[in-house]
Amino acid sequence: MEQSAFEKIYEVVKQIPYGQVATYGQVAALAGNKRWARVVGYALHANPDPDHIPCYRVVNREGRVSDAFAFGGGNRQVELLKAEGVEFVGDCVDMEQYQWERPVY
DNA sequence: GGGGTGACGCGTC
DNA sequence: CGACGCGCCACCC
Repeated sequence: MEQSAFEKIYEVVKQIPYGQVATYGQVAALAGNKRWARVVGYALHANPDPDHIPCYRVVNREGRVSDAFAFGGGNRQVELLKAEGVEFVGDCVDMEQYQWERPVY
């Protein structure tokens, strides 16, 4: 039922396939409204179930991880993405190739 | 009930 | 090209 924005966001993040990344705006849009970009960041910050919420697959518009706190403390998430086969151009993800496309439901 | 903050996005200067 | 501010919505206290 009326799942909170957080719940919706978590679902979207959980839907991100392996070896792909999504942007906050993308997740927000899939969650319901692209303006939730901020809420997405907040939701990932809460990340109550990192075991099912690969927040590290969520990057900002630049394809770069959050400049503020990078989960784990550092480029930790970047390393995880690389481990999935995601290529990085410097510190930015090759969005053109790995940005998760909108799976039209 | 109200206020403050925030892991963003975009536009504009 | 680079930097700054504003706005949107939700959560927490």
